[in-house]
Amino acid sequence: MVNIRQSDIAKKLNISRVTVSKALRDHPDISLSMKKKIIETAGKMGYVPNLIARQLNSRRTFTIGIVVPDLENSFFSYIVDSMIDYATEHNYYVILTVSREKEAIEKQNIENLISMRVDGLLVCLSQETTDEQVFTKAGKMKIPLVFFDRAFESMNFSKVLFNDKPGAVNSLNRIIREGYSRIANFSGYAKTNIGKERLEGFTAALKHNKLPLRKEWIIEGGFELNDGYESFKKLNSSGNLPELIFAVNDRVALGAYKAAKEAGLRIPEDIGIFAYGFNEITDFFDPQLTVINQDPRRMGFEACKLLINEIEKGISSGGNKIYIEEEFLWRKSVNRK
Amino acid sequence: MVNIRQSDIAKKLNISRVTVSKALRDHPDISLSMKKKIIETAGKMGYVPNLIARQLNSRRTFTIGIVVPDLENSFFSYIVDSMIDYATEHNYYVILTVSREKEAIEKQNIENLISMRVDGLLVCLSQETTDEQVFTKAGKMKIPLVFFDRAFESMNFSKVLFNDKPGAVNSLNRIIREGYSRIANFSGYAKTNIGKERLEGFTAALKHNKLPLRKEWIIEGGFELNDGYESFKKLNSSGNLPELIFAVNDRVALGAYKAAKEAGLRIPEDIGIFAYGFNEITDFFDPQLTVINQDPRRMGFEACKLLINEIEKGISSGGNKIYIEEEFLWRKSVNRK
DNA sequence: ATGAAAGCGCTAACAC
DNA sequence: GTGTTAGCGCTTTCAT
Repeated sequence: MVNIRQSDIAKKLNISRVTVSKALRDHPDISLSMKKKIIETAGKMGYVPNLIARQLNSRRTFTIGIVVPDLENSFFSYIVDSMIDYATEHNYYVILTVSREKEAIEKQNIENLISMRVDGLLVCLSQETTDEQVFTKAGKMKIPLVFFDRAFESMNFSKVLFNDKPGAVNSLNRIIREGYSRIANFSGYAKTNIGKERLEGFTAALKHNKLPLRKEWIIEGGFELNDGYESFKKLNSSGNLPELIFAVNDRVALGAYKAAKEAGLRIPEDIGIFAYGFNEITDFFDPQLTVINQDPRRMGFEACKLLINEIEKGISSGGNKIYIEEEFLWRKSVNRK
Repeated sequence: MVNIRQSDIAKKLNISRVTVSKALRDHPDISLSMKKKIIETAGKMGYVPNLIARQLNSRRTFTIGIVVPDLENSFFSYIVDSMIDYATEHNYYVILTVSREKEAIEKQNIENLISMRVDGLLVCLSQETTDEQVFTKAGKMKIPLVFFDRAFESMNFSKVLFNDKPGAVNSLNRIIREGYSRIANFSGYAKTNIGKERLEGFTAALKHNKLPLRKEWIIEGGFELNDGYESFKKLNSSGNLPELIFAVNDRVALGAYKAAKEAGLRIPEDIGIFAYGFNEITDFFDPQLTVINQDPRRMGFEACKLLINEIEKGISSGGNKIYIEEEFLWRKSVNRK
């Protein structure tokens, strides 16, 4: 037989299905000898519990839904990896969906996950998301949800974030104290939360150190390799190079590396580069990238921990806010003076 | 109310739950006006279908279980990404599990996924897996399963693989034809299928070109960055450097890059390096890595396509075998003579 | 066109 | 200690 049910075992042993159910869950009602007999024949018959049925009447799926914008970005794949780690250890399944930075797909994903009756949701918003509606709905349905990396600040769900602005200010203070003053910023899209925060950190740090803010050295672009590449070319062709480039993330920095090398410039001798990033990746850049280090594994871990905690305590929107510390790592891509 | 059921809608409209069920699924039985009314009130009441219930009585979950050894390896995260892509497009959910290259965890994952009644499984074996038992069980239960990248050759499940040995032979033929003869091999663990295949490709190519096989130039190690780093140090300290290094994968190659640069050697002038890899990653190595290119997106796509096809045709072990073509890409890390 | 009956596989509550 | 009853939310016959 292909699919054995508890009732099949019961029939074979001439007992009630309830006895079987209890025995298999090691319920104290059932005698040891009975349990032994049942478990044995269950094994022989190739019984496999049907979790769907169990989920239906317990109204719990032990499943967490994750929504990430992009899995090819190793920042996110590290986050997901650590979430799966934590979830598995606590006996939860993970259903993974990818929004491709599209609001419409993200919305669809979340609705699907809700229909699947996940016990909770871990969401990193897409870059274009502006509509809170699906999230309001999740809130109404009392589904625990935790935002990570990108969040609706105004909503009452728990959030796990990096504290970008102070991270930038602290790092830039150190760099400026070392004697640098001519610094350009490859700032990504200033419309996005992250681009905005990071750019504000940059301008705040200049201000704090009484350095002039040069408009021509704030170069907007995207968040990908090619954006860093193009931004560098633009900067270089202006004929007015700074001492350092501060990039919005490690991919933009790597694009800048490529363009700089093609232009025959040496890093860090001719131009220094530093960025937000993740040292497990950026330590393999050539030269090693000086980074404001953001640990995705910590972020995934904390977000998942928070979520499972809320699930098990029956809290649907905890309103907690956790900041993951950023650490400035001075590597090879910026000279010490 | 938090959780509206079809029966709640029925009660409100004073009709039968069956009518509601049919209307919501756009069944032709129901009149247009009725449908409209039902869908409208369903929307107003905030009805969300319960897929668990539907799954229970249809005995289909529209869910695929994936087992990968490691998600921090971008090769696998690209594969998973493309699988999710394909699955989502065909209205399947994806439950993702990670084995961390441990046979015991892999086994547990698969058993859990079977209990979750996934419609099919996509599995890349861990490096240490030797026991076929769980897979035999999946086969007995008629659960469609497709292996990707690493498979039990002897089992009758479908497989999607790279054809490593001919890939190595062809690539090495080209390189040797260019005039190279002194080539070392960083071969990974020769015990694993992949290490074995690739090493065989190397030795076969040397033989075919009548070049001697030097034991001291076959350096076993692992498959990670650090293994390439250590292997290079070992090779370099022998005082007998080859012209080229052929690495078992891109991470090992990158580790070798690092050690070579630390030793003051230039790539490719002093030593050339090439490897199996994935050009979207390796094109950002410095210098760009010459690779036997393996496209993970293609692999993920083909495996998922095969699986969903088997699911929908009711085939449990299709026995198909698909090879993903490898393409030799001559980049900067090996000089043309 | 609409609805009543029965069941998917399992479990909680309550009897015996 | 074991069994009976009832129900999780939905859908598939089969009547009306």
